[in-house]
Amino acid sequence: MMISTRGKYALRVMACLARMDQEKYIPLKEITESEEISQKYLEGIMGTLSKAGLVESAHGKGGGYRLSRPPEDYRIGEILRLTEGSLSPVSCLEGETRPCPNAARCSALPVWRKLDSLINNYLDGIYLSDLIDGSGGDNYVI
Amino acid sequence: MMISTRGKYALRVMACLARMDQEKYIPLKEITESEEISQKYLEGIMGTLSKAGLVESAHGKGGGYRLSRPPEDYRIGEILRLTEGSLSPVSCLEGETRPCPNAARCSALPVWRKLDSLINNYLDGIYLSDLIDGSGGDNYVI
DNA sequence: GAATTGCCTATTGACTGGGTAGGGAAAAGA
DNA sequence: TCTTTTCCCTACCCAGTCAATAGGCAATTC
Repeated sequence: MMISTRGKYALRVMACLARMDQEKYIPLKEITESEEISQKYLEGIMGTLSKAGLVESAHGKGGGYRLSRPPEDYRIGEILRLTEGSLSPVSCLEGETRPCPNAARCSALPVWRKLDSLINNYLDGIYLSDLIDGSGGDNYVI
Repeated sequence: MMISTRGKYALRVMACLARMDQEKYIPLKEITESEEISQKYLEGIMGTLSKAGLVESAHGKGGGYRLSRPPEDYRIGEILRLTEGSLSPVSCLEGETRPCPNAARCSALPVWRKLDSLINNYLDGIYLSDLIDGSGGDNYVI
């Protein structure tokens, strides 16, 4: 398994924000109540999203989070890579700055590389907006 | 990360066996010496491969393991699914007998399903024989 | 200055991954 | 029959990760 609840929660929050008024800041409390996600846990994930600029935040009353771009400008690959750290199917590809010492003679490496780009390209071809419009109104979860 | 050393070791052993005399039984000791894998750890993996019929085993002197089919008849997806337990990118797809309670209204589920079949189809399109012939003689590792 | 909200740093408990330890059972050869 | 070789089985260990919790600080609004 490659995508944990962390990434799935991130998608849910982003989809949730995408369904709401894009101007207003939405407090986390409001989201966790309807989505049944641990608020404290989600706070950590929001920190990641916020630091990377995927959402904007505001303190105090009337504060909360909102998307910083329109939903059709988020690739879900981007959201998942950020929150999961990596979407690589094998650890060999994770720190490609200092690769596996056997890389030069590894006959499986090309397979992992191809698989990796297959996964990333697929997830980069799907946009946040694809998760919210589509077939089913606004009673959708992730 | 979805494919751990367990699956990679399995591929290495299978590739190693594929490069040797298909009739003779090869003792694990011989493999772990050249591949630098913990013998005790590998024993557990071989048990899985043997029980599933991917390799045949023989006790005693002159014993060891050998492939039970020609290398071009093993899909690497088969080897990896067996040793890793599952290649699902998300836990939602792992026990599909009793699926996630939100499955019916999950807008991401179709995405996971598609991703899952993408991964499995790709790995099922590559055969053990593809890892050993190809470009580089027999000094290849995984 | 009180209330609201985001942020930051532990800490926990369960689980998993990789590996170790020790010994038992089967087969072959002397 | 006895020893050696090999596979097999069960249990254990240690480090790391995942999901969640706890507590409190900082910023903003009213």
